[in-house]
Amino acid sequence: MLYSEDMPREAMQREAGLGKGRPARIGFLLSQLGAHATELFAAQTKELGITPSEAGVIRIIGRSPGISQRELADILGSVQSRVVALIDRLEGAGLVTRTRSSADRRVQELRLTESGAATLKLLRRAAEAQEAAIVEGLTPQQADELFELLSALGSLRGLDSEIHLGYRDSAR
Amino acid sequence: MLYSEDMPREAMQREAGLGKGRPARIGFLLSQLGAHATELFAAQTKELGITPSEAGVIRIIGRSPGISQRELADILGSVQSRVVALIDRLEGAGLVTRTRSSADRRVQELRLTESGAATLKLLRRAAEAQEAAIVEGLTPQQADELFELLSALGSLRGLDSEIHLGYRDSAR
DNA sequence: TATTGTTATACTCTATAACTATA
DNA sequence: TATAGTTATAGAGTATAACAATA
Repeated sequence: MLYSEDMPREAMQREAGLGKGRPARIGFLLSQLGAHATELFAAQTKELGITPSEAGVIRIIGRSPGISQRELADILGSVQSRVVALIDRLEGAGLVTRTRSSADRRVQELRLTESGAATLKLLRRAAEAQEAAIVEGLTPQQADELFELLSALGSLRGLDSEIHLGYRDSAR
Repeated sequence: MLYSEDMPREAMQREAGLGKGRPARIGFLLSQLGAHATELFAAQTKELGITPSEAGVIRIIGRSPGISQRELADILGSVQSRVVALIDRLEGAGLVTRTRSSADRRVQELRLTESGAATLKLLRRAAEAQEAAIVEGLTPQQADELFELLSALGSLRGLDSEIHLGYRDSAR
């Protein structure tokens, strides 16, 4: 639940001093729709037997075969011990392999198995299906417009266009 | 992390079969921006010494003084034991009171203390400030447009315009 | 000494189930 | 019997700190 789930529209409008016909609810809508999109995607990864976090790891490894656990932790904005647990799980599920680097034997090189690569394909297909479901009901022009506005907002906020760090506990 | 944090734009575009100049990234952007909005709000509630969940509870009680814990649980889509913990915390912080109902002595009637009502005001002010921060950089026309498009999406998805259920574990 | 990875541990959030008091 | 609330407990997720192997 978030910050305006129960606030009457009139009250927000009045208190925000907007009164121009648009209530102060963009933040709320973003938060609500974002959570919804996140849940939809989570439901899809669940069918593949993985969590959204694990899906993110699979994509990163798919893009950078041989990446080390340390590098992965940096990209995720997480700690090494968390990565150990994530990879333990994915290795156990037969989706990822660990190989000691011959150049530096401290390093574990991460790669997708054949099954992991197949899962990555399914993840991409799921993302496409979700995109279609989200814009369903909007005209193509509206969808383009929405995309432009959200992109602009993202750039303004300084968010990386490729990386989504997710919902951190530290923020709560 | 979510479903396209590392997927190259070209790949998504190609695989989604869009190819009309717009990559299939609205779902990702919504999720990313939603998480960002959520984090910003969480940082603000933290300064008030409460979590976003507790902020939601304060708003609901402020809107419905005398509400029971059972009713609150229903609104939150949560269970009674969770509400017990939430109210324990807010009561301990002096923001909420429990009073046994004289009509049905099983029921605890929840109300904001003076301090709780003050916190609610601060929460509303924080929401206004965040709204301003979010649309900062957009023209008023763009902000209006964005609001309309997000509202349309919300109606389409059948989301309640007043209630945001948040990020459930069940979805992960 | 510094770094990669691992293990042990603890804390937060939230759910389930058993229980108490009241209806 | 049914319901409101409470307590006990457990699981998931993630963080910190100590440690081992390697550089």
